[in-house]
Amino acid sequence: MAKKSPKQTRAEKSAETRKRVLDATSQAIRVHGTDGVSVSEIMKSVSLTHGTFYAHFSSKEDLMAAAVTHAADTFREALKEKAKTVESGGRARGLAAAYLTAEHATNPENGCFIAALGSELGRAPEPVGVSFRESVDETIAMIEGLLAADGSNRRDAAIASLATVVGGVILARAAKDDEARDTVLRACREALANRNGRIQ
Amino acid sequence: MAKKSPKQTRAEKSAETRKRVLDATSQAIRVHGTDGVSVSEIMKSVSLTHGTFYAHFSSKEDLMAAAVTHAADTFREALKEKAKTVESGGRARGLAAAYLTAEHATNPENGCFIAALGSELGRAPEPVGVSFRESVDETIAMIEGLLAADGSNRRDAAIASLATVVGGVILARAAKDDEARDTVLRACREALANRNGRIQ
DNA sequence: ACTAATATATGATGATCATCATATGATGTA
DNA sequence: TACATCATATGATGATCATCATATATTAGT
Repeated sequence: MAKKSPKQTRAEKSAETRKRVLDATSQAIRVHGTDGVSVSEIMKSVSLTHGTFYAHFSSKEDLMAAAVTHAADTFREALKEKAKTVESGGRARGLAAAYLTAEHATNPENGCFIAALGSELGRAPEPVGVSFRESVDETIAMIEGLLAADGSNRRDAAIASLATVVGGVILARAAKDDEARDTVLRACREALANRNGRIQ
Repeated sequence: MAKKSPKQTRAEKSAETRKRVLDATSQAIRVHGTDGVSVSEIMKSVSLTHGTFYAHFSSKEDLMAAAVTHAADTFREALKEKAKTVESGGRARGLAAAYLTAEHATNPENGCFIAALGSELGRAPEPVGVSFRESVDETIAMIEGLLAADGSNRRDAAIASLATVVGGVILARAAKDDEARDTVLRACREALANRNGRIQ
């Protein structure tokens, strides 16, 4: 029988450390890319030394695979919540309104993992690539749930909508100034509204 | 007066070497990313040694900036040609038909620089970032030219179309198998056809 | 209190890599 | 022919980094 600890048991502390590393990594890679952060930087950001890393993960790849899934899970939840609460016409507009914002374009660290990492994860080594593909699939399924239930090609609509918002944020981040960025975001929002006005 | 050389003048040879390095790099980075290729790998691929590199470029960043522009220029030309010749309804469908193909999704080396590098170039250091932003802008302008001239929001339509095709290829590359990949491509093609049926 | 387990720290190792200094050899030019 | 230029080659340097071996100290269970 485990003695009741006033603070934290060892397993709890370890799990919390792992989670702190995962949180930090999932944010850092959305800002700097998976190749843009080193193990020691990550560990330093959670106030631990580099060697400790291997008590929690078997390799950097192992961490990256877990961090991609973690980033995807947290983003999906956040987006689902935001899309529901956004007051704006239909459900598909809710997605566009929640996703295609200047705040999202300028703050990748809590934003969409596909917009932040999509092009590089497409060629990631296996454990990371698997996490990415599965997470994309779950994201499509989540968006499918957001859209109106109109039968046959709801999944197609979810795919095309996701493509547009992902590409939209990537283009917004490539804009020359704030005005150009807002033009990109608005153009994509309106295109989605028009298209979904048709499909749904 | 320059003596007439039977083969190549020195300047010509140098320019050709520079172009070979640029060609190789612009393909390699679309497959492996800008961080995924080393200077010596690139030089080896054109049968030169690593030290020679600095006779042609001042730094790796300098090369990457030039290679991004080079990739963008060649891709834009290729896409424009293909979009014109594709036999399929309107001009916007031509773009979708030319861009959203399995061949493009599976062969990044000659494909779109935004789909291949968009997420990482959004955070690239200055010389590379500038090349990227300018190239994206020129790509939007090129697509604008492809679309029907219907006045006010042609640029908006170009932006949204580009967003959809870029996101579409990124999602296609994240598909679990060939069938899923083709579903993604078709869904995006159809969404574009519907939308542009409206807008144009 | 004693021992085993383990979270964390320190330091080392080997690899990769960008960059540069220097050498060589071919080519235009005087 | 002799010299200067420059494309290319060779080798070195210093930095970064992932990984691992080893050490310490804290905690759980006896």
